[in-house]
Amino acid sequence: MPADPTARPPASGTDDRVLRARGHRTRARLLDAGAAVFAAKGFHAARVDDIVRRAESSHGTFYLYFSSKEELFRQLVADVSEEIEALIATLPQVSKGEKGRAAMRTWLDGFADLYERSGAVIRTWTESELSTDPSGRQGDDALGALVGGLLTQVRIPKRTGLDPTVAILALVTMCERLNYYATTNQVKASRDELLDTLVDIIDAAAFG
Amino acid sequence: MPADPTARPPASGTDDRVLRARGHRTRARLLDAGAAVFAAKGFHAARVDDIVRRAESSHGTFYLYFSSKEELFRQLVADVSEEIEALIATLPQVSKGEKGRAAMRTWLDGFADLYERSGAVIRTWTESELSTDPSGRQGDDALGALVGGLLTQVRIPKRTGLDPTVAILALVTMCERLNYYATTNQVKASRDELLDTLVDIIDAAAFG
Amino acid sequence: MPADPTARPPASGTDDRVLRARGHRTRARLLDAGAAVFAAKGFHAARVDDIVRRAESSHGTFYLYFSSKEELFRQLVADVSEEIEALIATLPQVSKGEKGRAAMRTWLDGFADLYERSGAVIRTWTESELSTDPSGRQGDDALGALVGGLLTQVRIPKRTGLDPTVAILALVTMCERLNYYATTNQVKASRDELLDTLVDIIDAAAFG
Amino acid sequence: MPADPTARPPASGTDDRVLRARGHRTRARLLDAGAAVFAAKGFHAARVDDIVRRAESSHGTFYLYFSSKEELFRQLVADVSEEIEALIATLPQVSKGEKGRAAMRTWLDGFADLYERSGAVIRTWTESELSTDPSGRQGDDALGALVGGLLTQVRIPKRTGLDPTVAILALVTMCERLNYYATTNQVKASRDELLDTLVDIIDAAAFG
DNA sequence: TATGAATGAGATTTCATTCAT
DNA sequence: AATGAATGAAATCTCATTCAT
Repeated sequence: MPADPTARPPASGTDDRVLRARGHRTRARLLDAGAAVFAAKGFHAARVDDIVRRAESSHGTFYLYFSSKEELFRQLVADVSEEIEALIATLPQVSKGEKGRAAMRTWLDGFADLYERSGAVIRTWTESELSTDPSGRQGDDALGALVGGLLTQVRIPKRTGLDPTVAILALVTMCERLNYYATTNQVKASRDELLDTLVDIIDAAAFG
Repeated sequence: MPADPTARPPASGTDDRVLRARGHRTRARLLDAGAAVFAAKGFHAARVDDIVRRAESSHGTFYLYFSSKEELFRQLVADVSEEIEALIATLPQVSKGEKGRAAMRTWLDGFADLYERSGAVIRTWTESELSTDPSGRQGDDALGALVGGLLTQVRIPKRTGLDPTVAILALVTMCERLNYYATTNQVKASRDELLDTLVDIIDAAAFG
Repeated sequence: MPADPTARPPASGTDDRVLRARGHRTRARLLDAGAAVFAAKGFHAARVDDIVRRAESSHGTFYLYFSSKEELFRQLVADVSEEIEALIATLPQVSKGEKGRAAMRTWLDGFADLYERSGAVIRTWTESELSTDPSGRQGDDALGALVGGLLTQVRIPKRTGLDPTVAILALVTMCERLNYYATTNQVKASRDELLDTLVDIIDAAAFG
Repeated sequence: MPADPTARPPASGTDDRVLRARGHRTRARLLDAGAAVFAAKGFHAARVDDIVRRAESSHGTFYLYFSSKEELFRQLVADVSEEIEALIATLPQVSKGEKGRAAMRTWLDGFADLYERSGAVIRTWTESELSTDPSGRQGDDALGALVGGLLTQVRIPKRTGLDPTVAILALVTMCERLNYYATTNQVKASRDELLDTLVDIIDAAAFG
């Protein structure tokens, strides 16, 4: 504790801002470290100790910013969710034809970018068996939003036996997984091959 | 039992088998219990205690058959892998047209059956972040085998920009995920809707 | 259980003897295996499983002959104790001079033989931190007997400040340890060097 | 605390040391408790639980400082080894005659002191059948050092059939064991009787 | 704001001994 | 007499979280 207890309250103004800036830096360092460690070892195998060591911080500090390991993870997911939502907002109206294909390809390129940046978190979150209780199922929300967005933008012609929601879900999930295998190098494919294949399948499935 | 030692060899055969039978039963009970618990709580949350309680066995017995929780899981995966391989062996030659669609649908029905039975293990195994070391990557082997099998059976016409391997992987992964969402009730769809949608997309993608 | 319960009682006479012979062989095998395993790993690290495997027997059989691991060990110790007592009985009257030296040397040679044969058990028993309660202290009894025997046979001239009991104990313990280091090859010394050194020291100490 | 980050380095030094001081105290408490428990029950019977209870600490803390029970023990042994080496360094030149006897007696008194303080560890370590692998054989090193030291300080006149190394080993081992029996009250002897006997035997053996 | 020491519930694992055949 | 499967008490160890400074 400080020798002079009066020293704390007056430390307003600039001092305060300085401290806050430091706080933000610390928090950011912890988030980055968390993302890296989760990506490398998965949620359960990741140790709080790994995270704080990588962030050059301490256990005490960790719990100053996050109430639990899961909480830090949730914040990472929330960030990515926002990104996904922003990406959904840019979904073009996709229709049959070359123009539709080009639009789709551009958008999928953006998705691949996002996956390259944040795939680690997405992957972890898919895999992490967090919270059996449904309150924590942010992942499904994002997935639902994505499917919903696509439903309005990609007008699939009615065909017998084809439920559009299911079809869209199938295609979305395919995109996610393919990016997953590409990012983790489990499949050797260039970005172009990836996009071509996806566009081709989606196009055929939706309008074929 | 018999005073005459010559009586033993013939008897020991059966006796042996009887004892072994008990062992096998116990082992099977533990495997079943493991599968159930993993399905319900995921690999990490599953406690050995849960498993032995459900199997009406004991910790000691558990470690008589499996050197660790991970080992039991690996054996479950190995069993499922065999099932998958058996299923792959039944892959029909799939070609364009109504007959091809029917064959595909029948096969996918079998896959859905398998997924209903063993999806819990498949899911857990996909998610379980086990084994950082490559020795334990049985999952990828099965996936690779499946993709390989399909490549020979589903003759996709050459089209520009479409790598058949990547395309098949995309479709396989889509099947797996869709079954996943169906089995876990994250998407409400009947078996028929599921199969129709998958057949439709695969058919369009491959021959559209 | 036997199909015909009447089969057991009539199996008297020769049969009975045959069985007993077998039993003795089994018991002996277990004792031998126990001695070997204790020698190799020490009492605590020795597993009942190691013993029965080496004896090509089984856990069940083990507890047919010995009520516990400690019990088997105690029987080994008892055997060695008997040997030691027999050896003590052969202690010659040792007096100053060449004849005394020769007698001492011969006796110590016998002791070294015994140690070579049963040192493993002696060692284990010295080291094994068995039974905190004094009832199990067979080792001290044997030691006490040895010291007592020597006191009557080796007539140490009264000297100032030299308690004969303590002196004998010191010399006995020295013999045991030196054999120990020799048997475990922690000191490289021939049997002759060993005996010469011991005789020399004892002679000097007792009559110097 | 201080807003000014330049204020930290100088402060952290002391702060650090304060924190480290707590750590050292805890570690020392655990070591002391370990020594006491090992002395009372022996290595194998000693429970980590006994140790932490006696140290008024916790399991978690224990494993913060020692990776295992064996590790704590090894550290105790290392400490005692150092003490022994320090004692060896004080070995006087011992020669025939009253002056030599006096020097020897004083030194043996120091050895008995050390044995009274740390005999529990020495005993346990002699008995503990730790580490089958040679890396952990610290005990033999210390013994070897002691024998080596004595070889240079106690000039034993050449005599037929007496290997000085073996003789010294015999005497050293005798000292250790006699202190052992004295400390554990298996032999009733005052410190004076003990020392007198040892000096007498060593003197006779070396120069008799 | 930051630290690192401390905690303890709870997890995995071992192994002498008993049981059923 | 012999077997080996089964047991479970008890041991070691982990790690997210809290505490004291």
